Amino acid sequence: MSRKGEQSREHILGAARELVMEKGFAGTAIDDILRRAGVSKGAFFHHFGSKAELARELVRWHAGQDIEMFRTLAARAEATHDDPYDQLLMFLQGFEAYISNPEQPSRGCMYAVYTYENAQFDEQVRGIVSEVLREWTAIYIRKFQEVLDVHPPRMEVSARQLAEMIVSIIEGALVLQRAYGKPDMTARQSRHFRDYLALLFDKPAQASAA
Amino acid sequence: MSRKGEQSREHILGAARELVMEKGFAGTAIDDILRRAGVSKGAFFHHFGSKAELARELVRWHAGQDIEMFRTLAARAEATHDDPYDQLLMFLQGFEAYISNPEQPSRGCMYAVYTYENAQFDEQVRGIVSEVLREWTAIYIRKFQEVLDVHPPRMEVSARQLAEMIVSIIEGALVLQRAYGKPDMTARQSRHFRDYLALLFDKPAQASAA
DNA sequence: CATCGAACGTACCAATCGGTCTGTTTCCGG
DNA sequence: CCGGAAACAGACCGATTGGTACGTTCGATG
Repeated sequence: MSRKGEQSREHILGAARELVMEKGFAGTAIDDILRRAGVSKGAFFHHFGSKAELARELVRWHAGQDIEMFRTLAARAEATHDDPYDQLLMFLQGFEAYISNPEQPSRGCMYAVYTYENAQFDEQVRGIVSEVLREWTAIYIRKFQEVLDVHPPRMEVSARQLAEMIVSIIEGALVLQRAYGKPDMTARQSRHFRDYLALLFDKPAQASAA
Repeated sequence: MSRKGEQSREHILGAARELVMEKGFAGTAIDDILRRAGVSKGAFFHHFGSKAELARELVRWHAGQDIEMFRTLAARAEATHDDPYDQLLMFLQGFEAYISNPEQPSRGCMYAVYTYENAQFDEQVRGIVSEVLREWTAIYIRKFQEVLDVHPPRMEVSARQLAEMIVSIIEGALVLQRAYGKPDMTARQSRHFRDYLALLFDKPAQASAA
């Protein structure tokens, strides 16, 4: 088995992840990645045919990570609660824990990086990015629809509106978190959104939970 | 008067604005800017000492624009309404019109670009970015505090929470707007936030306005 | 009209960029 | 223990990069 090879590949992807999150994609030179990963240029181009391919693999890696996180949190929430509203709350709490606690400092959203460097990437990469974001929204839409089917909201809202709102809030909070170094911004914004939901669906405050 | 000179400078800044918003800062070569602006390299380095200085001037330009927009909208809102709540709503509506209608397609937030390419810039640039964002938040905090002083909210919220939420929403909506090409995303998110405020402060829906 | 500095235009430069080439090492099945 | 492929290492390359040097044009002022 290519144990060592796989390891190098991971090192490269890891270093690239960090550096792209620090300096952007175009701002990150391959040599930077080599230095941080401790591998040679030969190793890099053995695993990735070009910088563009690295971009694709990077975004695929993130997409995979996020899908897994979503699935895990959703499964846990659905196993614990029957009411879709409670499931949603638990899901959001799980997300807050994920984004706050386990400190690998994921100091931003890679899709936002890619989005703001749009013209650097080929159609394939742009497709993946927009698809992941759409998928997030779609998942939220389904869940919010379930909630709306059971709980009458205090004002007229669509599942799409709510879904796009939470995704926007998270994306924006990640920008602010970075821009003025408040590491808890994202979790706080998520919490505030939960408060909004409590108001919207006329639920008790239900302060903290585990 | 340096009429012609000032004009070249503006062309350079304009082209840089567009290109940086398309490809990011590191991804934009000075030669790209020259081509789009239709000026020579000599002209560029006459007006800007370096690419880093262009970065500073660019962010200063945006800061100036935004301050002006904020002031204009705020003044109009305060001249029209006495109640801080009504002022806030009108301000947000004004923002929605600004971001939607007058089509110079400002397809994103320059501060987010800078934020996600952080390590490219010197302390000065980073300082300006975080200060502008802080200032936005501060303005909203003051206004929300005025609202909270007059109108009791249906649940416990701080002016800071609400202020950070609207800024997050706008920032995030700009990301999404770009990522999957929905040009009305930002205005829609702002509108939804206004709905939230209506619910929070127990105000009638007040559907549309002018 | 002379002059001087602002406002260029353009050839050029060293450094860095993404990428290639040619080896060498490492690993693993037979 | 052998052979071949995978996994490197590192010198090298042309293009591009940010930046400079230096000459020219232009517009106001005396």
